[in-house]
Amino acid sequence: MNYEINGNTIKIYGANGFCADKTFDCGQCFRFEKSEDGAWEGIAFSHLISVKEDGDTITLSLLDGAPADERLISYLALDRDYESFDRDILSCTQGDETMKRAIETGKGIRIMRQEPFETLISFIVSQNNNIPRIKKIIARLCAAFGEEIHDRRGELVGYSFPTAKALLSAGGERIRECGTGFRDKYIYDAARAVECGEIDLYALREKSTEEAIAALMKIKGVGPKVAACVALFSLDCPDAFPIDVWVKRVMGKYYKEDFDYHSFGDYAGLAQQYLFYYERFLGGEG
DNA sequence: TGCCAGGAAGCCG
DNA sequence: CGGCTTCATGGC
Repeated sequence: MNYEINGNTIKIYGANGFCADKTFDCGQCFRFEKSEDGAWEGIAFSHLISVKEDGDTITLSLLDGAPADERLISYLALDRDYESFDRDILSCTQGDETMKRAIETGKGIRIMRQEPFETLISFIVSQNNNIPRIKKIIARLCAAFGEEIHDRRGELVGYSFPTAKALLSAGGERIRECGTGFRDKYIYDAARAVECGEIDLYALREKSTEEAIAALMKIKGVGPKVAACVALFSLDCPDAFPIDVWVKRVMGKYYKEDFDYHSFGDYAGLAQQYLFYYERFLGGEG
């Protein structure tokens, strides 16, 4: 992989099979949509970002005109060697035909390195909810409490994800008006814990997976599944293994009752994502 | 209509 | 600890 930066654009050559469709559509992020010209557009780091795939070349552009930097490469995990991760999973699961098929099907998925606070709030919203509605609620939270983002012509193109401070000063009542239902108090408590320094999300990137998950679960409304999602999708914990209804389904279908996900190895979270994609989008028939 | 959605808290035995 | 109920909301 190498790259070149030119103003608000960064081109990455030799991205080793990165697949934008799978990466943005596999349920790990809720703010990217495919535009008419085939590029994926979404907001991260308070910038409107476009991700265009052209063979083995990936073009990342900041459509709001901000200068591009390496942070975007890290955001999409384009600097990681996924072939070696896949080999590691396969060596841990020798002869596992289901995992082989899941990897083959999900090839090109990258576990993103999203912003921890956005990931935390997003997966609190996700509990007992479905993906289309999760996206709607998050979009409303951003429009209500985020900052406006404009393209180079000055047109409003979206909103940044709200800060903890913004959610805190909004209050539970106005959070609820975004359609969060009973999760309003959880979102508020998470914002409070972050804003008052009770939890330092970025510091958790330096901790072990177990420590990070334990710290996250101190927040009201954050259980094992949400904590594992935050750890996996934003805190550099590739062994975090979120267990949701889809994974339960695929595990119940292909694995024994007493199966321990730790046997998937150091990249169990990537294995989980392959299984999720395999079951959810292809019903395990791919 | 009832059921489910990338769950977790509260309560009960 | 393990199991059950409840929690808003919308789409089907």
